[in-house]
Amino acid sequence: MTATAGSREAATPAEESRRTELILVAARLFRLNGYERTTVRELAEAVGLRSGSLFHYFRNKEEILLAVMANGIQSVIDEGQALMARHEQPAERLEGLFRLHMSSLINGVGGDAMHAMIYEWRSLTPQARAQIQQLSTAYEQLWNRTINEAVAQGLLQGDPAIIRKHVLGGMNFTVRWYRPDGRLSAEQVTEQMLRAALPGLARHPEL
Amino acid sequence: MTATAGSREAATPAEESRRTELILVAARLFRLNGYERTTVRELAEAVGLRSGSLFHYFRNKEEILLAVMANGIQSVIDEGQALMARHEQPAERLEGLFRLHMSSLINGVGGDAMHAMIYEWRSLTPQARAQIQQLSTAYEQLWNRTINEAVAQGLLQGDPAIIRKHVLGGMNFTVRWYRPDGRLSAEQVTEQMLRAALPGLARHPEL
DNA sequence: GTCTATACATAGATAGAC
DNA sequence: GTCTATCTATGTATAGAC
Repeated sequence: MTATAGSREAATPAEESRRTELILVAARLFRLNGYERTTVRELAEAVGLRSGSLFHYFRNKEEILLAVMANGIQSVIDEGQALMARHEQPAERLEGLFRLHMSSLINGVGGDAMHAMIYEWRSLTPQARAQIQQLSTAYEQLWNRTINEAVAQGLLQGDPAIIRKHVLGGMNFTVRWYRPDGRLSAEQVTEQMLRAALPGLARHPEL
Repeated sequence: MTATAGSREAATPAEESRRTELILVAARLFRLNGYERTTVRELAEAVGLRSGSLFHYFRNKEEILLAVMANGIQSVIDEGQALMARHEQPAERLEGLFRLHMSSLINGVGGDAMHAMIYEWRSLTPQARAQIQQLSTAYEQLWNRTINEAVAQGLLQGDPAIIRKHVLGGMNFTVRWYRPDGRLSAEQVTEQMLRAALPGLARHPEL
């Protein structure tokens, strides 16, 4: 599913691709300068348009943020569901979800969207916030099921909800410090994060 | 040390207290609505002043944010250093730092400031950002020393820097979901977070 | 120290031509 | 679909009286 939040009726392929480009560029700018400080003029210029033309694609600025977020979270949900279908063992699911989440944070495009999810939710109106909340909840369900299974199996100990929050929170924080040219490669960071977050788990990089 | 970022020359006690009140109220508003969306008019009204009067206490809006952040982080540094002086064992230091950080996040006043630290750093000019970075680094040093000791003792395994980032990131995320009237009390949340973050550690609530 | 009044800049969004 | 031109609102910050 290509999440085009607030999906609209028929659109030409060219129009759709322009819209997609806008969403990706917006995500990058929001990450760089923050949503509130990014002006529609900057965004327009970044894609070679004048500010007025943006409003042919989006009703208002908030709708851009909403699209950025919905797009990003939806693609993680899709991949997460596929992974859950592929694997049945809690240990495999847990490690797989972990690696998926990390790669979506570290990868440029997905990372920009996740960054918006993490940092810009307060700029949404209550209605839009509820929409995103719904998607977030769908994603968290994957984690809930998996962590509950893992706790039931004795693979993890403690309150499942707190474990989920701590593990996801620890990962989400990577958007603040991870740099592709840092001391550790993306793979090394993922391995070490996995080790720090879920010490009891065997590790299978192929997941 | 009472961190009054960009400390100025002599100020009457009354003036100092007004300034402190402004910092605390600002922190609360920033948390509620975000820094960029909080107007100086709102802040002024919240303390019973007109917007123009704010600029008697702060040169500009950013200086308020800077004061909120510096104030918050400095008080955690102070407490952290005292704790490091009180305890010598890595296990005790680790658990103590953890509990201190959690309580500073969960406690209303400190939590507001930490929230700003986590969410509003992009609104600082590079100069101000460097100032806050310096304080953050001082705080992280406490964690670095402690985690290095713990790894050396075999209490923790893995890359110390990643462990630190994961543990702190997991805790910082609590500002997003913790509610005083939630399912778990502050104490229970802290215990469960400790368990999730540092499973190998014995727990001593008195620390 | 606080107020009133206001300058000044910049933002988001719209209208209508092409 | 994109542009130009512009409206309108709102923000930060200042000046000067009290």
